[in-house]
Amino acid sequence: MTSDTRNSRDDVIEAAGRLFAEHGYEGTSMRDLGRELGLLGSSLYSHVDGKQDLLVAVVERGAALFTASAEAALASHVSPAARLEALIAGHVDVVLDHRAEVRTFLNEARSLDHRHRAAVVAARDAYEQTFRSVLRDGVTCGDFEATLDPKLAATFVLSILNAVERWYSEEGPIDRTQLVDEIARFTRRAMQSPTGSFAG
Amino acid sequence: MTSDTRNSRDDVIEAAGRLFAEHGYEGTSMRDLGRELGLLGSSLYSHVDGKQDLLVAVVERGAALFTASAEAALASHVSPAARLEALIAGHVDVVLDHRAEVRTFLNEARSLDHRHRAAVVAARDAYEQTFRSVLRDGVTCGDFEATLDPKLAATFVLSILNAVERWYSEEGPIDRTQLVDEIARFTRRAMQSPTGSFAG
DNA sequence: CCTACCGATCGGTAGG
DNA sequence: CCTACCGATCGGTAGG
Repeated sequence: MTSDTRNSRDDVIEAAGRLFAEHGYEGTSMRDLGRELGLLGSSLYSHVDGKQDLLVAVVERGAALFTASAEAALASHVSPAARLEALIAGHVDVVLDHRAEVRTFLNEARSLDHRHRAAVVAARDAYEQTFRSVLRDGVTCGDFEATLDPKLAATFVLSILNAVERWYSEEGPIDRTQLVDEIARFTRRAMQSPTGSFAG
Repeated sequence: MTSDTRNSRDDVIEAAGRLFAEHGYEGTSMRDLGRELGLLGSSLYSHVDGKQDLLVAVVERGAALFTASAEAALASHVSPAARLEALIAGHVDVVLDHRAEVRTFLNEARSLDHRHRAAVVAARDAYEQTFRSVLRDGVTCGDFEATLDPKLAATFVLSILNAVERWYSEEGPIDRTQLVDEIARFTRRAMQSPTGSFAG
């Protein structure tokens, strides 16, 4: 059995993610976090250097999850259309399996110091570049329509994906597979070339 | 000439919107807001009842802007496809002309007390219902494909629209008209029926 | 709109 | 991980 009286640094980071996601970084005090873990606020400083340190740790987890998801999607698929669907499915999985870290990553980066905020922006840019590349390749090979702007289209797809965290409920009317299919279908229709629509 | 030594309640609310949008409600102190207006934090209480009162005022402005935009869009257009484009153009205008209120409306509602948060949720729901109705009418009249789920499609369109605030810059490569056209085009392609694509 | 102030809470430290 | 505490800042008030 695992101990229920001692907290690891990981426990602290995970709880911090939950509170940051729900109340925001500024809306969460070290005493709030201590209470969540059954200890005093001052006791947290044996696990972490400070509050900012916690935000950095949570946000880095979020960034790593998206990066790993994108790499896996590219590794398992070759055609741009298939890669895009894998990117979509991977993104939805990351969002729904790690909601707290994702919410913090997406919404609380402004509370980071300049250096770490720059790192988050860089991670987000790299992830977006993956989407753009896939869309660009799709235009080249004919999966997507020739006039598609890969940059703008990537922004639109990511807008839909990042918003999932805001409205989707696993108890809701559609399950995760349906959600992925609906997003994939919507974006595919928006981007695919007329010929491609008969090839699927 | 307008006075530059006295602030109205409107000035206070507007400045609050800017700071809430940039640093969040919890990340903004009454002293921060006073400094922004050239007075002390304690002096704000002659204009407003308290900090929460300010958030309510800012968020209500955001809600009213979207409501008015939707009404105008429906009043000036009859066909579902035209109404959707008007809704998109109106939404983009609201976001870009009132960025602070919109950001606060979209991102800071969690800091409202239960009653006012419920009012925000209701306003958002009503606004979303407008989109759903238009999409439903579009399916009925043949503007949009028959298998379209108006509920999900409305969520996707609004995801793209609400994200604009996060990435678009008026100094960027595309101007506002192009932005509206690109969003309208992307969503139209995703939703329109094959016959409708030749009727446009 | 300022002066002067309140109690509460903040992030964090020293020492065990 | 707790006790005991620090200076700073918080939202807000009384009185002018």
